[in-house]
Amino acid sequence: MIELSKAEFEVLDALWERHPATASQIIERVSDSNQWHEKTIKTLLSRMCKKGAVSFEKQGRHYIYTPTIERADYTLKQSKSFIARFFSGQIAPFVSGFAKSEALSQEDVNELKKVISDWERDQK
Amino acid sequence: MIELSKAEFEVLDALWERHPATASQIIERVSDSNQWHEKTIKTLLSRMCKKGAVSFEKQGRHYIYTPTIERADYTLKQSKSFIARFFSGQIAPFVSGFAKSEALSQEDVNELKKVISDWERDQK
DNA sequence: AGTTTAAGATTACAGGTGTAATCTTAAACT
DNA sequence: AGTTTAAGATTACACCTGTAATCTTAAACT
Repeated sequence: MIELSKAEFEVLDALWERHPATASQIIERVSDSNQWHEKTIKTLLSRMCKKGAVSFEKQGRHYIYTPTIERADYTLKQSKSFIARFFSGQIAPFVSGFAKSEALSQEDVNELKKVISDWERDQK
Repeated sequence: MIELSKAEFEVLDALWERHPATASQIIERVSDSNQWHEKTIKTLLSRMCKKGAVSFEKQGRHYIYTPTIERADYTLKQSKSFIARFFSGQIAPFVSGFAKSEALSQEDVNELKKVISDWERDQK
């Protein structure tokens, strides 16, 4: 499985937003949330190319970058491995921790109920 | 916030299991799940002492180690930061990802329902 | 055609991490 | 009391990460 560092993930997040994209477009988007030097973002982009998370195509003097993995796939894998590491693979204790610490809002609960009822519908 | 590496966390997990504990007790417990060299586990223990996640008291020629942080506190903080990074702080999309990928069992769902109804009871 | 510019490539460098090996020294044993 | 042992301290070392600076070179401009 491709593993991304935190900083790499944030750059890829900007690319997932709309792609393909040039380095400067990515840099501009990343700059909304981070004050990273342009060079830093380029470094992260090339590291992700080497890792195979991003591909590029030459177009004149720039590259056009595209993600090779999907955000939902990546976050699902991270989620599963997180739950495995910290909660022995069980999701309920994870949610329960939030609930006990008052980190759940009524809206969260409503959405969770919807997720559950959708799941139940799909089981039939 | 104290940050632990994956390997450090696994060692601390063995200590959380029962504490205080000597290095050899910890090493024995860790060895149930990992084939790490004894020296490796000692290194991880001292790094955690330096980080302040573990304290020790001398007793004759060994140390008796104790966690200074609680597992539930640590995992809750990690959970919050995980959800912030990958799901914009929203827990429902996280659970939804599991549901869509058939990673939820009927038992998970039953437990989630219980977490939710307990939460609702506590709101009153 | 020569010069400037800017993209990407290469290099840098300290701190964290995995994974130990070696060193010191007090405790245990003879 | 001297020797062995084993616990913890110190050192090692490569790879990853954050965070860029410098180098190369093709494209753009004059």
